[in-house]
Amino acid sequence: MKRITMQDVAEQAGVSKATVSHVINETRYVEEATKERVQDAIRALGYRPNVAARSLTTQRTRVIGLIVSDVTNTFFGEIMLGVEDVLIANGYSLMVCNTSEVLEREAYYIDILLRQGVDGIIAAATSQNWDALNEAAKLNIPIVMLDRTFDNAKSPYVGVNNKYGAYLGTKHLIDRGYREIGILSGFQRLSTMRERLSGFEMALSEAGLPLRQRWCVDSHLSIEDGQSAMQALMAQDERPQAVFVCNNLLSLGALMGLQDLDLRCPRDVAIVGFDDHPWAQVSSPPLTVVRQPTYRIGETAAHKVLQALNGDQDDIPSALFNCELVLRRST
Amino acid sequence: MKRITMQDVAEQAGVSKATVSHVINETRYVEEATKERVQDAIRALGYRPNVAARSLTTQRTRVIGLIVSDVTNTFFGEIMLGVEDVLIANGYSLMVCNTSEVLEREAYYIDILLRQGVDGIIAAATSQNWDALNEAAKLNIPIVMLDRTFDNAKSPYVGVNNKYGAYLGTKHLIDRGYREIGILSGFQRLSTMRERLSGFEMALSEAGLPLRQRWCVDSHLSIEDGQSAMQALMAQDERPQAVFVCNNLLSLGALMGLQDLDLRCPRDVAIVGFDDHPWAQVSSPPLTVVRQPTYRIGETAAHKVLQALNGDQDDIPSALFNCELVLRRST
DNA sequence: ACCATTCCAGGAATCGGTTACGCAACGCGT
DNA sequence: ACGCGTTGCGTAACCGATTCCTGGAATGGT
Repeated sequence: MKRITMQDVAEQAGVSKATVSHVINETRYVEEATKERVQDAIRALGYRPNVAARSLTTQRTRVIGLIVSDVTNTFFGEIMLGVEDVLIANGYSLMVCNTSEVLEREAYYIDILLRQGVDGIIAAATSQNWDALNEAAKLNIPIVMLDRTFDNAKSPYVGVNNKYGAYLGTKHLIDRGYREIGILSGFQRLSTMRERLSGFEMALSEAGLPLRQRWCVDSHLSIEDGQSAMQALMAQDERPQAVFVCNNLLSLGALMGLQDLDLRCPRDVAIVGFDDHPWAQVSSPPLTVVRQPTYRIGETAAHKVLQALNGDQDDIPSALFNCELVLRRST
Repeated sequence: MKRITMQDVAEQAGVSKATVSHVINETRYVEEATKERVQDAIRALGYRPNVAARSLTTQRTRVIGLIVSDVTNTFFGEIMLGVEDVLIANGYSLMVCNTSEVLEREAYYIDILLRQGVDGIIAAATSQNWDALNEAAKLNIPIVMLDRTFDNAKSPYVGVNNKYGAYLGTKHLIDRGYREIGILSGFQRLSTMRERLSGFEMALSEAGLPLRQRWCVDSHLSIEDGQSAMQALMAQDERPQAVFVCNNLLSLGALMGLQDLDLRCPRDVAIVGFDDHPWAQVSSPPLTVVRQPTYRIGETAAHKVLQALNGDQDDIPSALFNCELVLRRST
């Protein structure tokens, strides 16, 4: 079936393409009667504008690229939801890319997004510097950093106060009487993880507790890695009494690791996780966690790109949300 | 900064636009020396083709729309992953839409996807008939139904044998000695849910067990609804000894509902869930579930759209995977 | 009645690619 | 030396919108 173009609508309504365009976009005054003839023609023909043609002239696609590192993680799922709701409400669409924390894949996706001509990029970057995003920056495409950022990032960042969050979680352990506390952390190349480690250290030193390197484990960000890391941690002859876990996948892995070793939480070891998860309420035991406002982070990130696109402000400020300690039974 | 176009590359290499295009797409023979000059120019200028312009002439965008009902659900997350991996490997990109099971939103998104000119659509449709997808079908855009389908659907469907899966789960309960079995199901407008209910019924009738309507609860597909539905189910004076739960969100809700009522699983009531979930291994108790091969479903769906686009076959067959019973401790 | 505005709308160039068509140059056989 | 087939590449039309420039008709003022 032949596609219906603006020309068809114009003929049907007895006007020129220009007029049709102006009716659709409300870009200049059109007499009421004419406008209605055009709108009737649009309806009658079932006309649907071709965005490729439009973006060719306007040089804008009204598409935003979203780069996340793990679409299967509910954490990013909720962020996507927030981003999408805001974008759709503003007439934008979303192109989602999943990097699985692989650097090459991130660079590859950025190239794809630029070819697609996205108007902006929201990225939970896995890279640790500006290299991958540089091309986009050079093209003056607004970028919003999500969840992670890096030193000298020239773009606004939307996330939480990770240091404080980790401090909160660790302090809670200390307040509960635990003295021998370890940490299960992820890629130190991610700012998020570095900040959480530093919050952990802050809480320990504030309480005058020593930082035991052997209880500080750095693992990959996956369930399996969390599982084996936890096993390794608990296989030592001197075990921590409590562990602060820096991410929800790691928390799940940690619980599984304990299960494998037949250790009970919190009897044998207490756990505080970072990131809440619906299932954390029914896990064995229900997990005490530091919760981030994921949906709002997504919304906010989307708002920031839109702001940048509207040029309301030259310099979009970053947004840092606060974390919240959710007490459950693992501590 | 001025965008670099094919014309710029052509001038730099001392050839015509046509030649540049042919070098890029390998659409006609170009002498080795010329080809290299062009490629050098592309590299030197950092040229990146403009997909909007390209799709304007080719009438293809190399973008596929993916409609899911809940991006925060790991089930769909894994499907997305499968879809994305296949599409990217074939030079396609993904546009993701989340309907939250809202019919209007689905129709709205389909319209958006069509304006974007996507080449194909993969949809976990929330609608129960062809209405919403009809426009797409009329435009000859290949559609692949995911997870759900409906009667008279003209498109291939990728999913699992839900009836058999539910039968398997229910039969397991019966084999374990449970006789009073209820079911916690979702929207009956979804084929998936109807099939699961029917598999449940089949297992009961095969075992000569009665179907008790009061133990058949139909709820919305959310954690909260699962929670209250489970509470309602267990608040009856005559309670089932076991419940088959038709979806992972409902399973989580069910566990929460039991927790609220201070009931223990499987002592007070056994549970078999549909859909596995990483956290189901550490829940209290670890859940026995019917597992679907989510990633493969996604991959397969993507392959089917690509097949349709390549016109390899006129009629793409549906693909039904088998479910697998994963025994854990809730039964 | 005539000129100056104002009101509406059309014509045509343009965005950045793809591709049908055509042409020049070259080699080869006779 | 001529004709013919082949090789390699350029010219220009076209995809479907947006938008600048322009112009005719209607209105109003004197």
